[in-house]
Amino acid sequence: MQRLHQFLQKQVDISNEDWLLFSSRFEEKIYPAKSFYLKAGETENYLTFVDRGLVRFYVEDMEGNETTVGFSFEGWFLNVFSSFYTRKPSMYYGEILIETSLWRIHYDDLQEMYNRLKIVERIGRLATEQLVLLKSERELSFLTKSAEERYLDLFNKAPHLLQQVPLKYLASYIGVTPQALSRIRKRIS
Amino acid sequence: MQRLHQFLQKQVDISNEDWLLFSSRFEEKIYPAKSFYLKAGETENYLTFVDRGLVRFYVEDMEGNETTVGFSFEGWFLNVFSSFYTRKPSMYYGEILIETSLWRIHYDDLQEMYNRLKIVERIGRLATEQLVLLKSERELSFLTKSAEERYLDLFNKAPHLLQQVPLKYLASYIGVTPQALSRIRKRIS
DNA sequence: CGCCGAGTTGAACTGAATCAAGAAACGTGG
DNA sequence: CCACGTTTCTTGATTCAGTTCAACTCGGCG
Repeated sequence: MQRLHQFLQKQVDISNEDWLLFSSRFEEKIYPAKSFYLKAGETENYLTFVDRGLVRFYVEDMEGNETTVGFSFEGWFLNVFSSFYTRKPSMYYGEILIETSLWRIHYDDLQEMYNRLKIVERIGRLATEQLVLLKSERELSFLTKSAEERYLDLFNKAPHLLQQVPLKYLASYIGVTPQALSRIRKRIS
Repeated sequence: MQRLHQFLQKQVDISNEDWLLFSSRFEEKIYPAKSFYLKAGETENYLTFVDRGLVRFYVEDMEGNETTVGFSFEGWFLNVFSSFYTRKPSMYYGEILIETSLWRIHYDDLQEMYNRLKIVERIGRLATEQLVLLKSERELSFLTKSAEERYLDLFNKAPHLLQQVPLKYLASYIGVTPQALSRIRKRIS
């Protein structure tokens, strides 16, 4: 919870009063490894801050092939936003890879906070802007970079993932098959 | 200007008073075809609403190859957000393809509006959320779809682009060479 | 009329997908 | 703590989508 406070304080100045109200609407939730944060077809009802742990998001096609779309980051909000914003069922699965401790606020509570506290609205805008930057970077990487470059970028930006996440998930996040990534790794080393 | 009002009104209810203040900070700007909205190295200082026209955004690599990253849409804000949010020079070029009429607000004015009008902060948040949805969709299309499918998607979502935009720009937006797209088109028809 | 950029088509090449099999690592129950 | 079965990773052979290089056509414009 303190980590969330720090995260927000880095972007905006929240008064004690506002923080007390806002933080009172969050609840802690701990998921064991291999459980599901969310499954496709369910609607995302929470905005969630990752205190500790790791979540993988993926979609499944008709043949049952999984494509990893993203991972959670400690000290950040996590991203089933399409369902959260639209209030429609999620296409994404959120799978807990290691025991994960989250703080979450319900959609309805968040809307109420948006209405009551100007600062929360601002936090929402700023956090969403950050997200656009991340997505734009990823868009550009698909258009201008090779699979090998995307792997090396990941290696630099999130080296811990390479330890904790099976190669096949990294592969589909990068946009190639596990076999192809295995060969890329061989080539590099 | 009325179009902007309608666009915003669709998402939130703005009082007349707020609209008068907010809209007073916008100015109209008309660019002729083949001019530049923005060049790489310049910093984006405006949030811009497209009333009429078409803008292409692209990056250039060291060898001078262009990659088209996106297009503007009439009745929407346009997207050199990475520079606008971070206040750093843009990597993107914004090239005017046909005569384009824009309404724009300066960064400083927008920040002032964010501070003075709660409703503007909300508009900012909601518009940014929409942007995340668009980017997420595109991310997914790169991970799970073929070049041919991305072309067909574009065909369905923005058929006017196929008329107005040279094939080579569409090709790089989709992520292939002009030759490859030419063959895809042949295959389809 | 001639030029130039855009689009098409062809041929050779390449990175990655697919199919398949074997090796290594992992987890679970005894 | 070991043994077994399952999952993950690697490696090889083949196929395929898309790239690259190159030549040619077409349409617009000076």
